[in-house]
Amino acid sequence: MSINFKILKKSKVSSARVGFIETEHGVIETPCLVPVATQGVIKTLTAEEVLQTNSQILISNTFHLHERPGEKVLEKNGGLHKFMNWKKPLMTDSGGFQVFSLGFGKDQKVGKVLKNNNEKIKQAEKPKEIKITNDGVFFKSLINGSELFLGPKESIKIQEKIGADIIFAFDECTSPVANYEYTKRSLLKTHQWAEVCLKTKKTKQALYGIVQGGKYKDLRQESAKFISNLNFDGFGIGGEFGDDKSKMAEMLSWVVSELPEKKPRHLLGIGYLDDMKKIIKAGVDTFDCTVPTHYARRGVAFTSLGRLDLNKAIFLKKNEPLDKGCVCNVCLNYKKSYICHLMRSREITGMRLLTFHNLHFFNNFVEKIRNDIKNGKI
RNA sequence: CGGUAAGUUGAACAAUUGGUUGGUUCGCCAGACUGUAAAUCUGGUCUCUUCGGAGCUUGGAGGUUCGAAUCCUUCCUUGCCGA
Repeated sequence: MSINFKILKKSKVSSARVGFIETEHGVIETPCLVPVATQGVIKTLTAEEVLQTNSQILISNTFHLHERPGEKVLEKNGGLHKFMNWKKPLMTDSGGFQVFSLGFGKDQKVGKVLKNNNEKIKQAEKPKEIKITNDGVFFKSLINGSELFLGPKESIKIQEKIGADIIFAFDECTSPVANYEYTKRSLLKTHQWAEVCLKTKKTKQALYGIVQGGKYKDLRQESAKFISNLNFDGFGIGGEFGDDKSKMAEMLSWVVSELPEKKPRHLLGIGYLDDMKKIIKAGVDTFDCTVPTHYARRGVAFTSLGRLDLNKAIFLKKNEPLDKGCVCNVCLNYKKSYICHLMRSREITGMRLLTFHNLHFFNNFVEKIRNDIKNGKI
């Protein structure tokens, strides 16, 4: 195993734990946010800048890197670390999320967390633009529309060439509107694929299996048991987390209680600030989320006083940093009025400054949670 | 002073040369976004409204007509040409 997970302290008041994951590219303190670098870049920032946001590990994407530039290019460049000049640990997602986002997610115009008011959407049998078979998924290239097949074998072989420290099994991320029957059938495939992934992998990269099962307790538990009985180095928890966010912690507890304590748990794609304490208390060690970077490019800053939409004209009058308590380079050197001006002028630097601040803020937020666990507060 | 072209909106343009437009784009305002098809998408943007609708609009005034942003008269404003 090329990673080494150590738990330093377990909370007495929740399932939270503090620890670290050792990898060839350094140590990650957990719990830890994993910023999303889909295309081998945190959009708008250089690797050096990302380092200054106190980010410890990034996650990139197999589907997108396979499409462009292609894993051969990465292989010839000595792997993704060297390619993107990121010297710290990396993860790659398997492409399993694209089975959802380019499939039912696109058809039904839903995200992986459903809002209460969207419940009417009916689950279709098959997604329109991709074809899911027992061996894998036929995608349509986002670049030229040509057919593109990705299954467990393909995903692992590509991830080996990309060369991240931690890689994920190829799964089907199910839609939040998926019914029981669909979710159960899908789960069977995800489980079969998990075994194929383990057999395929030849490198010493750490491979995480992914638990699915949607909103259904028995399926979640069945999945957690099945996946944890396989020889994975850690576990991803994927898919949806309830029609209603309030159930998230409960749903996580179904899964976590079935997972071995000594292996790391990664929650896939969850991480609003409001969610963080909940998921960490439920026993999650790492989690990735596009929110800090994605919202930044839309003009939203996360601060200790809540979200600020820097597109709004009122901020032209605010001659103060985004967050008075923040010590990031952006808050030390730039004012809301300037960032607002940049956003309204469509200047890319506005997005850069917000991306930097948000990542710094999120990482700082998680660091405080780590300290709270160490101090017995959480 | 004479000639000529034009005047719609927050801005720039449109509307079968008489057929009943509030149309497009931008701007502005408001939402949305959780393993990134995402520097994106959706909605609003004349007035009033009990959200079902109702009313009023094409520089001003008048006219022709069943009907005018479109045609006519006149005034105002602006651009261009000429003294």
